[in-house]
Amino acid sequence: MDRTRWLSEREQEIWRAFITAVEGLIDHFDRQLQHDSSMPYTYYEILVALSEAPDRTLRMSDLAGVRGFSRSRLSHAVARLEQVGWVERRTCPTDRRGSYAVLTDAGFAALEAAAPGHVTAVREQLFDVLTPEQLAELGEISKAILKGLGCPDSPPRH
Amino acid sequence: MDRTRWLSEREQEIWRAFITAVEGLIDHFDRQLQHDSSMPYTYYEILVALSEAPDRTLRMSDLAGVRGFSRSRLSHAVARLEQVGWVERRTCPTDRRGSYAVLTDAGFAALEAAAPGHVTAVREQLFDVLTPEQLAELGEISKAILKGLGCPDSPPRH
DNA sequence: CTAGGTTGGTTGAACGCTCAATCAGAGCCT
DNA sequence: AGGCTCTGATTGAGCGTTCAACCAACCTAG
Repeated sequence: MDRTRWLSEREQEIWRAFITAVEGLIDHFDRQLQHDSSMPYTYYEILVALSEAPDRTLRMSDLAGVRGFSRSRLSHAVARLEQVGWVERRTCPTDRRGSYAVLTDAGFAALEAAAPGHVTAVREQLFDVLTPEQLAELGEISKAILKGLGCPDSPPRH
Repeated sequence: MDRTRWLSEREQEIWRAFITAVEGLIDHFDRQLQHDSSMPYTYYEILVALSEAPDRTLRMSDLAGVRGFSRSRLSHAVARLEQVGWVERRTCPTDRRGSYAVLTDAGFAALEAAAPGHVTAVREQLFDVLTPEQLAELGEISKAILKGLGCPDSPPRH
């Protein structure tokens, strides 16, 4: 017996449009950043998170938690960012297992240089092609998906 | 002068919810397939495309075009799929540069084995968490994004 | 027919991510 | 104090993707 609830024609159409659009979008943003600023979108996200933190500093695990990265992924990424001089590691004095990641001035400058191009891309490919109603709906849809994934609703800015 | 049209608070909220949800979703589907069927989502897509083609056969470039893969990416992927015996390459008699990718019986079986889990995941994490109105809207939104990316509207099934 | 460009496809190096293994420090519990 | 577990983080191997370089076969203009 086959208990699978297969997708209807209509559902397939929605699914394919969705997944294609989303992969295309991410790909577009990733390429734009890589091409214009020599960083993948992932690293941009890390720089943003650090730039918004007090003292531009975050515990590794907090930084990982903010964007749902695995410890390993973050560790590799920060190693690379350290190598290009955008981030520094500092050991945590109160818990000697812990590490801080600190955004350097060079890192902040790189972020400032990358931001306009990235934001413009996001605006052009996402916000400009949707109506205000669609955008509002997209926000609700995203929150519903996040809830379904077990992520807590994005916390209000402290 | 800074001509960048930055995102408003509200827009940032939507953007972050959207990108987090979407990355979480893709990640979820990818892990599910990798874990339960030992294939990344990309390969699943390739198998699906082949399974729907006449004679389960597609020119490499057509296969790449269908899902917007680069030639290189597809070439590497098919090499891997050939290695595990799910796809075979055949040279094209009329154009000796060309290659056909053919889904093998083993490949079809692997696809059949993987499909229920994948479809179930898609239903649970996407279709089940949205209302019918949201789904309809998501379809429209996706099409608008695709158009913005310069992709032709998904063509009606042949 | 042939030279130059175009097209279909492959290759290899570099890089980012995942997974599993590892390690050291911290927090118990007795 | 000693042992156990848990936690924060790193490491290395393996894999998939990208980019640029490449090779052939096709095509077309002269």
